[in-house]
Amino acid sequence: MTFMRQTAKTPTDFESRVYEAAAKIPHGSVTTYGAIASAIGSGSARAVGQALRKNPFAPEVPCHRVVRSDGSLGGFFGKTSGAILTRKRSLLEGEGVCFDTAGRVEERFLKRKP
DNA sequence: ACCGTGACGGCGA
DNA sequence: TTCGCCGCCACGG
Repeated sequence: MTFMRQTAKTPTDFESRVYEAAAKIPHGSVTTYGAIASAIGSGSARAVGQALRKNPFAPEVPCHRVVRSDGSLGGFFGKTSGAILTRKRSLLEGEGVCFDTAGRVEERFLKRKP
């Protein structure tokens, strides 16, 4: 992958798969940590989150299109709350993604089971 | 090699 | 429906 340039440290095998899976998410749609986990054959959505947590390839890897299973935002740039999340939401809205009154992405934009 | 940490998720209360 | 507890598993100290 072109975005796999050398920066800080060499991604592990697992991390590379996470980034590649995330890179496939089409503009205007959203997926979940769990969906990526099963897509790359891991039973842990949490482990996926950990890989994205220090995503060295932003914005080539659109990690803002990865949210929680319940539709809530999850984290962004290492934070799980705060203004940075507003940023994440803005990016998604800019791609046409809509949110409900509870601040969760509407079901129709989620690609859970590929 | 062991242990704590975490951008998660399912389930019971 | 929301909240808390616990299982998950890769990473770094």
